[in-house]
Amino acid sequence: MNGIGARLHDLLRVIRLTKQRRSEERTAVPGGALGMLRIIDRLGDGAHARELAAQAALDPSTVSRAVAALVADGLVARQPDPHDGRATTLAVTPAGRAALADALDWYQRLVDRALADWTPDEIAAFDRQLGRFTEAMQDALTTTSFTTTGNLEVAR
Amino acid sequence: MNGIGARLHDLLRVIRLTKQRRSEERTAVPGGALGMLRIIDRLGDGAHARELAAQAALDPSTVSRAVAALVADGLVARQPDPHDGRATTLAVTPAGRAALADALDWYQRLVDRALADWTPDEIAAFDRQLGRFTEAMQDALTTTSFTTTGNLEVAR
DNA sequence: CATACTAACTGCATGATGCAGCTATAGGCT
DNA sequence: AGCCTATAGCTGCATCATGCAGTTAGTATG
Repeated sequence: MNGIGARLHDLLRVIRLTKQRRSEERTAVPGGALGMLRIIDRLGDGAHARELAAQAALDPSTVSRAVAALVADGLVARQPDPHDGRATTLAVTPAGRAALADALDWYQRLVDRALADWTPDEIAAFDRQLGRFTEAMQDALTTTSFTTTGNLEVAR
Repeated sequence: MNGIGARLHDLLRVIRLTKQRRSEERTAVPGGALGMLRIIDRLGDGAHARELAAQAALDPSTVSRAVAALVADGLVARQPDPHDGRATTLAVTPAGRAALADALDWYQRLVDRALADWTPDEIAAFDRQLGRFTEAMQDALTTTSFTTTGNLEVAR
């Protein structure tokens, strides 16, 4: 039987609990918008909303609302794109950077506590495995088509 | 910086996509109820809803609704508990077992495809580390208290 | 210029979740 | 027995994340 599937199920449970814990404790950025903030920060100033949608694999409407919330909270600044009248460019504000650092720090400390008795090698190995697995799943998702009978089929 | 946090973020994205893929393709058990079904199955016949809530770390109301959906779909049978007039016992029906097997199989195949070029040792190691990490996170969550200033503190 | 495309937003729906409140039963204590 | 508290489960209401469809405005291509 699939151990990995069950493991992921359990992992999702603790992740849900973790997010709940955080949202209880802090007047934080709304959960979904935090990931968005992280991506905007990673993309650097001048990012477009559509790039966010692509990066996060989310619907543009979801991105639009999340960005609107971030802008309302003063964490992200929206500027009209000088080269494209339809688009706006996004930039993380100093307040946004602080909020992001704060949030990441919160998670960081929790993970650090969880991994307190792991060796650096174990942590590095797990990090690698996790990344490799995610990539593998992504590939499997994109290269696999799904028939109407519910069977999986490799795309050719 | 926290590699693990970013990895988890990415992992959550592909998991979301995976669930979407599945719900597109199949007239399946509603997502949240699938996990419930799995737990009912694991607990064996005669399980109580409150045990589900405890196992899944979900609110009893959430469990109640999910179970109601499963019963409506004929995947779970509800019987009054002979020893406790307030409670009902739950049992997975043959149809429920089939639906569960079907769903698990779907995920299994996808994961198998993703891990196609992993060695058995690598898979086993990842499985182990994943379980260990989840447990560690759970411990960190339960043994850590949270102050109003947002700092983490180890419970004593 | 006219048509097709694209960036972003908004309206509406869905699903998962929690909290508060309700009902009925159980258990303990006097 | 009679009462008070705890518990099992359900339902109403709210929130959040998300998607799809439709709209508006600007771009690009013939």
